[in-house]
Amino acid sequence: MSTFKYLEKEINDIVNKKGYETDITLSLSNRPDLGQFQVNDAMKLAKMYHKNPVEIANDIKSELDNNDNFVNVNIAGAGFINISLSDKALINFINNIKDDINNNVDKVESKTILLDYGGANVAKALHVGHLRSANIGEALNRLAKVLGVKTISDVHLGDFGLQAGLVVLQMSIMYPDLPCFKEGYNGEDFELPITEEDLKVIYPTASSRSKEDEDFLNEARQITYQIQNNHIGYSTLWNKVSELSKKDIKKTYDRLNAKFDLWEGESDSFQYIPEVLKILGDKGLTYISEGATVMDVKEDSDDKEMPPILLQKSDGAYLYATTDLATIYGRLKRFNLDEIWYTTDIRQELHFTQVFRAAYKSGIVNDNIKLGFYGFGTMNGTDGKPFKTRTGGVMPLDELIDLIKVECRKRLNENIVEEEKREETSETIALAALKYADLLPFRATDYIFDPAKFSDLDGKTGPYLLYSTIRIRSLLKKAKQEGIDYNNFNIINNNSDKDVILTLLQLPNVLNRSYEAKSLNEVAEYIYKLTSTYNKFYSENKILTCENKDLKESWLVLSNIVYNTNMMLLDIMGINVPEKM
RNA sequence: GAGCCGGUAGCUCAGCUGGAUAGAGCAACGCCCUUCUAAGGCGUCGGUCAAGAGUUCGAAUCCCUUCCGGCUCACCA
Repeated sequence: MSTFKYLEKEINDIVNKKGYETDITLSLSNRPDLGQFQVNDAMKLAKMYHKNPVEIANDIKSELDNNDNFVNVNIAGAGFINISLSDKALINFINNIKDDINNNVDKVESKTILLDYGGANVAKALHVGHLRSANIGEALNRLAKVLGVKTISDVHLGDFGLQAGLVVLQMSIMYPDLPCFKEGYNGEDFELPITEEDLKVIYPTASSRSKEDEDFLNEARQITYQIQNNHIGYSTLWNKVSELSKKDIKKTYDRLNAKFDLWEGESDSFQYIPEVLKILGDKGLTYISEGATVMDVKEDSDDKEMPPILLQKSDGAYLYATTDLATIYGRLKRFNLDEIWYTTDIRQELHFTQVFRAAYKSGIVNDNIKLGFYGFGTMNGTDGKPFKTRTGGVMPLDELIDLIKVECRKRLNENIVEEEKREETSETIALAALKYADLLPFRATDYIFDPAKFSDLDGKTGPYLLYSTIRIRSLLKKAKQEGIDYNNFNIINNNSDKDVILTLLQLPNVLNRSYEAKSLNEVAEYIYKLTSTYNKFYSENKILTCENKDLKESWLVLSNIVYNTNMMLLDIMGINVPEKM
């Protein structure tokens, strides 16, 4: 248990002992002039027990006064209890986490969660619309692991939709002589005549033609249906295209530091679709409407409209609801899961509501398994209009990264970074700038995509965090070189080191709240706060030249904890740290 | 028409399970490098929390109404 949680529990025990049944909350004070922390529950208790809040507060205070973890307990205003921690308590806290910062983390209930994020479309380049899914999903994955959750991540590629038909059709026009287009083709191997670069042209070409040429579109639909039903020539070609495309997609995800345990896609659910449709049909849940197979997911408690879920088109082809449902079915068949989390654009919320309802209603998912949709805000352009993901002409993700990289390269201190490291360092800093800027806003709020935003390298940015963290590392290294050992924390000297300690105390709450909210913004905010608090301390105190040996040792212990904490938080956000910058 | 999300400093955004004096970064203006990496530190300026009404000891936060913006609502994903 973290020190903060322990202290909160101690106060809670006191309150309970006084006869008040409640769970109090210890929080950082809004009035630092009155105390470090505050408890605001006396007012609530006053209502519950019909007593004077100040009396209750004083009653609690009398016990807190006898506890040597707390000092300067005072009551203010309507019954605010202000509490500060004794230096002894703070020193114990630091010594408790100095060898293992996991002692400053409160694990959550252990379970297994599958995270579905990424969602890149095969045969299309990753573009800026894919940024948030990768960043947020990966960070949630890493956060969950730090908190003791077992996770499985799946990129869930879009490889089963109309784009398959479009690409295959386009290729049949460009390369009509490919064996897979010949009659009597029976699956023999052949060489794909295109490269990853060609692929980036083929889909947009076909996509824009399909918008003007209805026959073309219908033919693509027909081919899509045939691929879904294992037409040997088309399927073989599409699989080859998928493999080629995956290699390209993986490169970009690698740059973003998004690592997936599973590289599956919609098409991997194909094998389960007949089974799923049979289950639904046997239970009498599906029916034909306007030629399509649909299922009602409206519930009696609904007082709003809830459209039925569409499972099979009138032409026989399946839809994303079908593959999503079959994917859930397949996942639960193979893994023992407690939860499945989806991280996509929030505009897909209705779709997932429908899929989840269908899953529960049909018994494909038991009630004790939680399906969670954690959408992120829509990516808008600087004009405020939503970013269209399927119209082509949008900025590829790689291009965006390169753009930021150029800015980072310009600012690189060439006296510090060796020439052969400059390329790699610029890349690492650029990714930090991009990822941090992306994780900083609350998950669900809409998002204005502006390349200039990511090229901002001053202030509350990824580069600031990297720079500061590296500077601490450099300090610690220098201490080692000078043969200075630091093992114990003994002295709190002034407000600037105390502020660092008080900030460290808050870490476990930040992690748990972020986990609850499925948003990294609080972690991002917190690492900035910790870093800037430390930087103030750093600028005010010359650590290595400090003449008081105990103080120097204490300061180095503290610096080491901040360094390790920063490294942990950066890792949660999927941000790598260069050697020097 | 129905539903969802949003409107907080010039800009970008936190804060929203009700708590004391609403925060951060950027931008603007000043100050601090012979000394552990100045991509740093310190300071100043900046607000009728869209509007109105309500709930109560207390509202940016909860309820209602209105205005403004965005999104979604069966054969794309």
